Amino acid sequence: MPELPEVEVTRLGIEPHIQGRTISDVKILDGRLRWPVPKTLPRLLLGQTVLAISRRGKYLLLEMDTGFLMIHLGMTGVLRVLSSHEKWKPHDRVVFIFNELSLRLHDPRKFGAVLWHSFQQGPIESHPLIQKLGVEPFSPEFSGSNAIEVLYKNSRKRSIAVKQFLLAGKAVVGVGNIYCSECLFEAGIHPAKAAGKLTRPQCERLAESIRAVLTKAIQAGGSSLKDFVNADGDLGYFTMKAKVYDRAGEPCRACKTPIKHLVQGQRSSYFCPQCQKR
DNA sequence: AGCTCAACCTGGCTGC
DNA sequence: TGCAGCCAGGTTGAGC
Repeated sequence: MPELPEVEVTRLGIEPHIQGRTISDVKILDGRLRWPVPKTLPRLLLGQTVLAISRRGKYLLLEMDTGFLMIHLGMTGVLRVLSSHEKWKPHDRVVFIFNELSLRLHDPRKFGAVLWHSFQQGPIESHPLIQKLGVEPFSPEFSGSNAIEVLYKNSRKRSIAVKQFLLAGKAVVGVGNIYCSECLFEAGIHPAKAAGKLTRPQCERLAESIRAVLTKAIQAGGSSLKDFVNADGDLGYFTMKAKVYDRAGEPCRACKTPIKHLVQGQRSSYFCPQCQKR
């Protein structure tokens, strides 16, 4: 389920139930995720308290007594808070138990990750996976003229398509495949346009679109937060009506021109050939 | 350094 | 109905 909005909604959903609670056990049901889940995790985490839950890019960061528990949901990961009496289900991979409550990572495709970064290893920002991330879309570094410069400067001399440039997350994080198409549509920019050819005004429109689309998605997901505990279905995804994503052949909601599909970097892109210019 | 692409893994859908 | 083939929200790392 996870692009940045879904990860943020997950953070908001688990925080009130998990923050301040102490781990009584950890079950690694299948540790073969993106990277092996550290076998030492159960022993390491026993008795540790969740001090805070933050997010960097699509990583959830659970600050514990002696370090950070890093959780990435990959393509199909879902984190839920459930009663510890609930039986594991197929594709449940790791369960963090807080006495009567459990935090369960369900991830059919196993592209997710559960990693440990101790304080001794340095600040979390120095972690190799975190260090290379672009700026946060809702941070001061990505507001106003800062955002324009982030997009403009990072894209100079880049021949890569703007779609792939954004998806790479080296300039700004959190724009996944679905919202990337949506953002480019909102900004009126063709996904195949070379990143290096973006003008400053286009960078400005793009920055605005990114903030707006992600904000709207978080709000849409947030509306289902009350159901977070013991929720059965997917939370807050696709409650937002896509303008272009997965709408190939259907009329553009703005101009009625049929939406086009395109594969870029092994990923699907959707755009309106009339509204979006190179 | 930047670009492309295979790979990781499983399930669901389409079409023969 | 069965099965092969293709597709899927992410990201790394190899090779050029």
